[in-house]
Amino acid sequence: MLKLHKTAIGPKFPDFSSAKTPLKPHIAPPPPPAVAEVDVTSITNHVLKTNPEILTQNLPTLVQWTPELVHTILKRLWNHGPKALQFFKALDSHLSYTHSATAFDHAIDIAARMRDYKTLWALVAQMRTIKLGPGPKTFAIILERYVASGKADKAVDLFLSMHKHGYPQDLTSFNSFLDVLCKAKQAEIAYNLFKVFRRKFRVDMISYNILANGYCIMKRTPKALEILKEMVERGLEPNVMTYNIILKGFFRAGQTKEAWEFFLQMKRRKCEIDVVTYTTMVHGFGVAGEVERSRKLFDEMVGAGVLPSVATYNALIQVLCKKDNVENAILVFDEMLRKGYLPNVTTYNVLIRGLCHVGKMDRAVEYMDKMKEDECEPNVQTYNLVIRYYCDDGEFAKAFELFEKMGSGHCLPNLDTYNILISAMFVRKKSDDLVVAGKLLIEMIDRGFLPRRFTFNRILNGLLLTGNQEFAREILRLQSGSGRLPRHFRL
DNA sequence: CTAGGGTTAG
Repeated sequence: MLKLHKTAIGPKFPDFSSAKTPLKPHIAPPPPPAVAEVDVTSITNHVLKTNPEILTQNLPTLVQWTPELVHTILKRLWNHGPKALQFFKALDSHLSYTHSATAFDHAIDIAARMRDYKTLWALVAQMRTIKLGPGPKTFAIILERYVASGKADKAVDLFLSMHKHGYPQDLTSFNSFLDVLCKAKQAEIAYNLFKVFRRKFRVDMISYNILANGYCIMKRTPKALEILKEMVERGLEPNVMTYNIILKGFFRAGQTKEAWEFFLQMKRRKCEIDVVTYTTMVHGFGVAGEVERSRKLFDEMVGAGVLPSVATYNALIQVLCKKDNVENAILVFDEMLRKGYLPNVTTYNVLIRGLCHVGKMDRAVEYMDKMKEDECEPNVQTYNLVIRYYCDDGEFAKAFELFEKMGSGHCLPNLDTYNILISAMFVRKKSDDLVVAGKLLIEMIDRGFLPRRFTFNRILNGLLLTGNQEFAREILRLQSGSGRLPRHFRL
């Protein structure tokens, strides 16, 4: 496999071992998936269609449970939170198998995502009882979920009280928390925290990079540069990542001119320029509409001794899809295969989106089938985007065909899937469609997704206007009578 | 689960 890659790329650039470029074993295909693969799907389906009480009885003896298997199943049930937790609880009574700390973390993550904080803390307590944790990972998950659901202040409180749970805060956990805040566009909160604790945790370059990135995410490159200035003044040297963060920041803020200047300066100052730098450039200029410049940079990097990665190809393919021509994108896709790269889900999604966008739905679906014979399966994003385009085209039957496929397979629909389909049910202004929308609404709640009030009202109004008073009342009961909402939606 | 590059709509 290594050899194949070398000959494909040429011996001039032997340093690809560090690149995160998976090689495509064109000649020797990978071994087929293990038998366990089959089991996972059938177990998942069993869990999905069995009542909780019965599940508790028959699940423990169904197969030989291992932490890995449980982990896989929980991942599959990620978009069906209540079922995932039922599954988790059903194994509690098992005689020989006990959940691993990872499984607990996973379950806690699922409960947190459903904002079922009661279950969340019950799981934490259970973890503590059997002395499995909670560990730093557990806290990281809870902090992230709190921040993600707009409770940054609660997260800060929790972080500051972590030591009471026996987990000393260190630089690592501090940085990771700063990152969580920054990624949730709470750079200001992160920076305030940083200012208070910079001495206590002896903040490092990584802390500064995280903050700079946080401001870049908010398109505040001047503030990011300020942060870095402060870093240098305190005697910490920036590295490639620092520069890449700023470069990306310029593009994000639409400052392509500045990005170009910055890139030139990196070259002039002989800073290290790596594959991420180039990928950022190819993508940045491409989406800004400068396709030629984007291509030039792509060609330039090879001459500069920097190998493109799959991400670099993905960037170029996306650029060609969006600003040039899908057929040119396919040429690049083929080229990447010839060179021995293994396309990933993103590669396919970008290409499939490009095809859908120009109305070539059939070819899009062809690629969707093709990815299965490759090493990647279509994911929720793949399904969602094709479903979305089918709906845009008014091909509701085809959209629902894919939706059904998801429900039965190993890729359960998520919140976006439901929203896409529900929205689509309003375009024809047909009574039947609104009933379907109502059923989707009920299903999504059942699966642990909380629809927006807007969605509720929209469906209610639709049903009332089309003479579905009976069904509307049912939905209304679901919304107002919190007693009828699943447990995890109650206060 | 300690930082940076590809997917989400015009």
